[in-house]
Amino acid sequence: MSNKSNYNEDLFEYIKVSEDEDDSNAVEIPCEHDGTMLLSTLVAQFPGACGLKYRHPDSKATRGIRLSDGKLHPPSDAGWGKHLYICVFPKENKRKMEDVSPENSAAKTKRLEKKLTCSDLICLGLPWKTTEESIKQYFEQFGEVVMVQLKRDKNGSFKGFGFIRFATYASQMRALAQRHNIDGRWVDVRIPNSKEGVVPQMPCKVFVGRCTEDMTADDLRDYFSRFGEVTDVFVPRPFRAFGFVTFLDPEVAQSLCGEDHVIKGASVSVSSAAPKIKSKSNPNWKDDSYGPSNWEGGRSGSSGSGGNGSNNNIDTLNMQNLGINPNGGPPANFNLPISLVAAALNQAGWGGFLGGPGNSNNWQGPPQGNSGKGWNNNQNWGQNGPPAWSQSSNPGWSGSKSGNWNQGNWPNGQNWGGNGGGGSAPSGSSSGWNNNNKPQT
DNA sequence: GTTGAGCGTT
Repeated sequence: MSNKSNYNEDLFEYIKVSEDEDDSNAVEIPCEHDGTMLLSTLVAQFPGACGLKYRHPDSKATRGIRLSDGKLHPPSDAGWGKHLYICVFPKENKRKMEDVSPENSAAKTKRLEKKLTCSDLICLGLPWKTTEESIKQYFEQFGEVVMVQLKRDKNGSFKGFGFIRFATYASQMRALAQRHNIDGRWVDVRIPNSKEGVVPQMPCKVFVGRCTEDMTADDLRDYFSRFGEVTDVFVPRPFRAFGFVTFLDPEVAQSLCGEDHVIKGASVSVSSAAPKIKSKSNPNWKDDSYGPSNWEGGRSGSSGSGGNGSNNNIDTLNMQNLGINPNGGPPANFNLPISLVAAALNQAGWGGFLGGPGNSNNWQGPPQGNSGKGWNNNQNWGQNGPPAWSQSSNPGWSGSKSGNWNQGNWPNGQNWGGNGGGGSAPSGSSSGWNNNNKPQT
């Protein structure tokens, strides 16, 4: 923006951003070459942030920074100037003074992360041959594993389940966000019942209305990734003029609701996906309540998004998976719990299919974007989803049964994508995932 | 020796 003569001398212009007006906590954040700052860049430093403001030296009032298309625009043609910019967080993000406090912000964040995030996770349906070592090795692909407990009876024989704990919330979320095939068995990883708290459910998924037919899932992902890590995108096919984008961080999702965005030259409306959670006693959600017309966002999505009741299982299923995502996010320093949401998701037997491999149109490799935020650098999956099963080479994939990702062997014998299902998860019984673990024994 | 929904001190 504008003509800053020395603008290109440095690689990036940095502006000071703080969580509050105490600039001792400030972080210098790089702008883009056009003078804007990507919201995603900001979020990388201040997870959950949804904007910027600064105190105007004359008026003494705080002024908001313009945000459009994921870019924060400098307050004037003169650029960002020397102001201290202050992060704006969603109101619901109860980032109060006691949370921001005097002490080192980073340290604080760490502490918060620890407190809010990591929970033991129960692993159900482990292969009999599982050992502490093997299970640890398997889950280390999601991050550091700090605890493994396999449950055994008095005789010492393995009971088929156990608990693990990750070092970081991000790792935990990664593990919760997908299903796990270990030695040909679908292993359920969930927040233990004992850890469920009463938690506000925070949808990670947004409804994107007024999509045009040329908008692919990739397009939506590419676009929305600037706001935060996108864990899933769903675009119904045949074309239905809407889509869903799921973020790892529910705050990001929330912050986008109500906004219009321009993608591929068309204005789309982002609104709350607002899925209704059905109790687990009633697994038949797909028969009611879902589909655009039942979404808060459906209305604004208006033309073209009217749900035709007949084909709503796609949306429905995806919703169950992702609408209420294992809430989570980047090393979180927002006040959100994980338990219920993730638990709800997992307990429906869905474990989330974010990592849906193979021909799923949901999986596009690890979250893109710069920093590799939240994803370990060491054991990524590359562009093709989870590691191919191999008898020997892949940690955690030892053993020998069928049902590996590459073969597309989903529990119900239904594959994702490729069949007009729009890449949806297998339909059918929502409890179907767990009941088809046959390979073993 | 077997098994396959569940919820943790051993």
